[in-house]
Amino acid sequence: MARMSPGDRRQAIVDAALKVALRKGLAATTVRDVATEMGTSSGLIHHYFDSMDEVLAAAFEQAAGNDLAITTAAMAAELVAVGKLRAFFRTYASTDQDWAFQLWLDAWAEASRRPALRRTSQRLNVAWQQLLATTIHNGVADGSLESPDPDAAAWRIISLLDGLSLQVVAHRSTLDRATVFNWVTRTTEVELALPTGALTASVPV
Amino acid sequence: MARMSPGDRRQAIVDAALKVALRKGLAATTVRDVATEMGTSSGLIHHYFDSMDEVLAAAFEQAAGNDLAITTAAMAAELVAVGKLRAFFRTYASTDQDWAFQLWLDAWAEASRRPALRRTSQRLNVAWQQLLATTIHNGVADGSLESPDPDAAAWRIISLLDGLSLQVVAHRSTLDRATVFNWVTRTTEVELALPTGALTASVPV
DNA sequence: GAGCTCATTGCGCACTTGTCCAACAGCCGG
DNA sequence: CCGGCTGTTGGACAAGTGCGCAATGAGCTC
Repeated sequence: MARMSPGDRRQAIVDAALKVALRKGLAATTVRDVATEMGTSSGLIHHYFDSMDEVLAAAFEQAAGNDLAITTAAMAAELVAVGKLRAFFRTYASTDQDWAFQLWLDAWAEASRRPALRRTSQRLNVAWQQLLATTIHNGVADGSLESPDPDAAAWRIISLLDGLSLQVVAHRSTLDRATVFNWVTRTTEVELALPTGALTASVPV
Repeated sequence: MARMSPGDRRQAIVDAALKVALRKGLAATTVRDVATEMGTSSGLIHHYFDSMDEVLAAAFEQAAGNDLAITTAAMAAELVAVGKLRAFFRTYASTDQDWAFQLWLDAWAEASRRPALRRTSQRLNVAWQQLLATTIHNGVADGSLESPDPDAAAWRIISLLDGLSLQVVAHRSTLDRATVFNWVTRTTEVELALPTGALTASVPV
């Protein structure tokens, strides 16, 4: 394979790893898979990463971090708290497809066995929660919504979303995505003392 | 190893598999691990199970089914709906230790790659939800609690519990168990129109 | 006590895993 | 034009994986 600058090559490895991970799952992604995906040798991966654990952590960070950036941008474009929340659910619904959520599922399960992956997963999870927490906090400050504990409210909303998504992804048939988002937006409205339907404009088709 | 009746041996394999799975995680449990745990040969496992997938599914069923039975019994001992709910949270708090929940995490993630495990996991998940759903339904019928859709309410409570537990188990430090149960019981009270504190007697120490 | 069934063995097979490393090749400074 | 740096190769490596199967022998039936 053609020679590449260290930065580019490192990025190419992460891209390839993510591509494979989205197809086979994080846990099932191997060094050789990544090498084959890029059309290079397997030894090259270890020239840039100390262990496979770190490759997977970087790939996961790429995917989850990207989604987080998109959602953050969409929320920043909105002026008021309710608008930001609506943007949150809208982007979450569009970007977080089933196969993307499977990545999170793998990351959570593998976290106990892969230190680098655990650190990354935890960091990104907290980032998602804080995105919601600050929005709620600001909304409370300007009086547009009510919450005795914005931090706790954010954890509850995120966790409900995760728990319900889990049902959709792990067992294909139990619930469906539309139901999940209906329930989560409605629960959020109750949690933050918003009028019924305040967030439902964002429910996906 | 001493000869054993087919039924006993099968059970012994499941027991051993579960023992290993609780120590290493479901996904990391191998045929040889199970054989070594029992002090027998690896070939024996394949004499009783067609594939490792089925061994893991049986082991998971053993653990999750047992917890389910305990909770079901505890709830049956209570007469009114609120009492049953209190029993639900009480047993969930005591039986579902961190290492047990890691089993669920593994099962959900592995479900996409192991058919037998997926079927088992789905079945048990629905069983847990129904346990709660029927209780809520009965509570609505006798007027002790309110819910426009008991089935949906059960899914929300279970999912919130799963989503929050996930944070405790996957990332050791983000939240703690006591917080999780406080939040879930409080959310349940709101969901079912119960007075504040109706369920808090069951919050673990 | 003979015969036979079948639980159990122990190893082999084919394959995969992450990691390592000697050798190679292309580019850059001299 | 040449020497060395370094990105890259490709295979070796040991340790694993699930699974299959011929051989064994304990315990049952007759």
